Amino acid sequence: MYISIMTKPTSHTVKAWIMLLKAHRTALTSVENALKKAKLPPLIWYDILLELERSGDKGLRPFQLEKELLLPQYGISRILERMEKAGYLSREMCENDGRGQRLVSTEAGLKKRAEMWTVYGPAIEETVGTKLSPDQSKATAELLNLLLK
Amino acid sequence: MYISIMTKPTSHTVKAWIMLLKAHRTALTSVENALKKAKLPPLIWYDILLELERSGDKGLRPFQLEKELLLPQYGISRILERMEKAGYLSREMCENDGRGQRLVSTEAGLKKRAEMWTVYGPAIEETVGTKLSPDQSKATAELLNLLLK
DNA sequence: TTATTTTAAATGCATTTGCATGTATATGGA
DNA sequence: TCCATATACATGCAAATGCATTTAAAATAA
Repeated sequence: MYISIMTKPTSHTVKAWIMLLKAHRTALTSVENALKKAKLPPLIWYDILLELERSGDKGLRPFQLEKELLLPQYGISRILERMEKAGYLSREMCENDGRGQRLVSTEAGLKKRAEMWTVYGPAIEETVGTKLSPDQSKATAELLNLLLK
Repeated sequence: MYISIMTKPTSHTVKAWIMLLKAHRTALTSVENALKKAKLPPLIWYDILLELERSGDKGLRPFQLEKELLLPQYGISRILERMEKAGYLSREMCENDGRGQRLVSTEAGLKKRAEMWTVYGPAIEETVGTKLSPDQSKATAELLNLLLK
């Protein structure tokens, strides 16, 4: 085990951190509210449906979703349970791994994702697109991407 | 009632949005984990203790915290309940408003906030400070601030 | 003044989350 | 081969959250 040397953050660092929290809370609340108002499922269902849609017939494993969406294992497990109950995905047998399952979007899942986008897309435009110019959006995405490294 | 015209977001807008979600989830998890590992209270307690500390003896009203921290009313109410039980704040009578209360940090609250900072500060440095230069942090803070307007 | 509406805060109940653990299969040695 | 360990996923239970509503005290209107 090694001891990492962690120093105090500078004021710019702290400001960036605080703005990350505030901007996220503000924007997320706004977008989630738009979905609720439209009686649509929560945001995370969209992300999952999109991932499944992209992976096509071969499906996706829960642990892959977990890594892609950065959610805890039990969180994914519970969400999938609800989504299956809602009829938006099916769990297929996994040939080369008896522990696992292949998640595939159903027809209803494809439809619901598309429907969600008609609200979600404009909500993103409303909360981000009208606040940042294209250049600013690009710069923001690039800067935030550095935080993932 | 008016109908707002909401168009589809551009790809840069969507990327900025997605990175906001990912960067936030990654950074927050990292910081919250640091606090948990140190057996310290959750982040939001820090924010509240800091606000109370800044407001001094005259205290702060719950609804002020609500606005400042962008949390729902019942969320604040429940958190305050736990923090009072933990001995970190006291509720004082509010002279000119019988419905309200003035929240004041206790000695234990002041101490705990300081203790949390010894973990929280370095965690911010670790998750943000080592990833962004001062200029980049400044730019990030300014861009994210635009999302609050 | 009294009645009405708005604001501050709490709370009952259902849903969701977090944590720890359980179950089952797979993998990598001895 | 057999055993130990690691990985994939589920789940029981406690805690936290979301939603709707309630209570009480302003503020405003009549």
